[in-house]
Amino acid sequence: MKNSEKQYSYEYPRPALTVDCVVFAYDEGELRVLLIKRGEEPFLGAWALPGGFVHMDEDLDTAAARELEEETGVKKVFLEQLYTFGAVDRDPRGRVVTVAYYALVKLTNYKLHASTDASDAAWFSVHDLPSLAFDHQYIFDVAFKRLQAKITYEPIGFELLPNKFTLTQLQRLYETILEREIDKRNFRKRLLAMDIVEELDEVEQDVAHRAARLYRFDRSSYKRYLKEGFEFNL
Amino acid sequence: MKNSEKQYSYEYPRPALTVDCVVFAYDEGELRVLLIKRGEEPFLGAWALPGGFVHMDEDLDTAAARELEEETGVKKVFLEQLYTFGAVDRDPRGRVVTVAYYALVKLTNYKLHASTDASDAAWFSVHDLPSLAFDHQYIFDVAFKRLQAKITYEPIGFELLPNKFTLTQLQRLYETILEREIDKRNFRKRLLAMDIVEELDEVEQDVAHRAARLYRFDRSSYKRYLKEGFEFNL
DNA sequence: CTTACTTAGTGTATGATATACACTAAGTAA
DNA sequence: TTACTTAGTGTATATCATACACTAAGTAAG
Repeated sequence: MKNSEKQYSYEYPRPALTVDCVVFAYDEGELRVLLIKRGEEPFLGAWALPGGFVHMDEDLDTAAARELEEETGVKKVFLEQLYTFGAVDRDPRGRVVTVAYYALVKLTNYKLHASTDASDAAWFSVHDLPSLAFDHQYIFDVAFKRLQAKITYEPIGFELLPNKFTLTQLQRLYETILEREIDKRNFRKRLLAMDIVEELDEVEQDVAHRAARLYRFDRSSYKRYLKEGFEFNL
Repeated sequence: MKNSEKQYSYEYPRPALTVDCVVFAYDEGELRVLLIKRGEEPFLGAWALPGGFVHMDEDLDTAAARELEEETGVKKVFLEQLYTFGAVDRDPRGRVVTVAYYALVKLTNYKLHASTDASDAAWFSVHDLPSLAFDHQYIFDVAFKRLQAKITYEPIGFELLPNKFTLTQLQRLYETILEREIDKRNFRKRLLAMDIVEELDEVEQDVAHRAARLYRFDRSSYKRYLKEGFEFNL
């Protein structure tokens, strides 16, 4: 039964397979998500996660990266598989299974791009999302929870900041994502104890007060840190 | 481009979509996985994860549960989505994307079943796996790492034990999965501090030494524990 | 019935880590 | 020169993790 089924299943009807991306960016104390406005039915005019069909000759990761670039101009960013959503009725047009990804982008690199290249793309605060097409609100919820969990045990927060950042910026990022305040001295103590950020001989520019020192995430130090059996934890 | 593509993509060729299950069980100090012997090409005679095609009218979770029951007789068990594997060349017959799940079963309930109902199914020690079909070894590796990680922060270990168990059995389970020894007193201290297991008025039977007290995982206490803001941690 | 054997069951002291908390330093702007 | 804003720093205390060893209870064999 099971084996014969397997043999002939290639002629069975197949669900359509898509990828969708929850793209996060951090902008001055706010966490944002990139959405595109739908140009057709169903959900014409509604906002949706960028995404599209998986081609026969590309991996899932490749498909997600391609769709993201085609629809929003965003490329070469942190992109990780989130979960696969396959409820039978999630798309009114028929059976569509979607492999969802989440991406973290440095907004400085894409602020212009998203608004020029794709006039139907826009950044929304995660606390002020419009009504979303399909089950995209649910996908977003899963992505946001994953981000909150993962930022505490993997150094992915750096993906949302410029290469050079101040410790206060990093702390604000954590406070924004985790939605709670963090003690300044304890935060810095824990971060510096890991020895995975490099202190630069530079300070921030154009601020109307004492300028803060800039730091850079040091990926090779992080790998060494992991090898020694420690784990990232903030 | 992107939108028009979406509109017409339903006529594009579609990857086949399957589910595969990594089924774990714990048997007297050994962690085991349930495999089935393939009855056709490719990989005829090789061992593989149980799985099969997703039907058009069933959710992914449903498909995984159905395939598991059809191929191995295992049903109503802990079953959770693991990851979706979609490398272009992972199946020599063509493009097949698989949504992998992992399951945790109480072996006592299925020991007979798997060997009678499906003569091509067998339990293997995770440390002595045969060569697996397709990319199933890789899928297994991902599943095992997930299990190791998740057992420390979610109370899923209980899914692998009988409803009534001794604290030593639970400790051995953790030692087996995490592949390291754990201090007896500290383990019990941490576990009991969470107040999520119920001490029963029963002891184990038919042992040639002092009988250990039996306990039961108390799911409602666990939920209360979570609501109070604590987190499972062993 | 006594002894040997096996596993159950328990507490404490020490070190490590997390937390709570407040002032001085440096720069800009008026 | 003064007011304002943010940067940058240390310590004391509480909490938690770890290391560690003996007595209790039952079975089995002589």
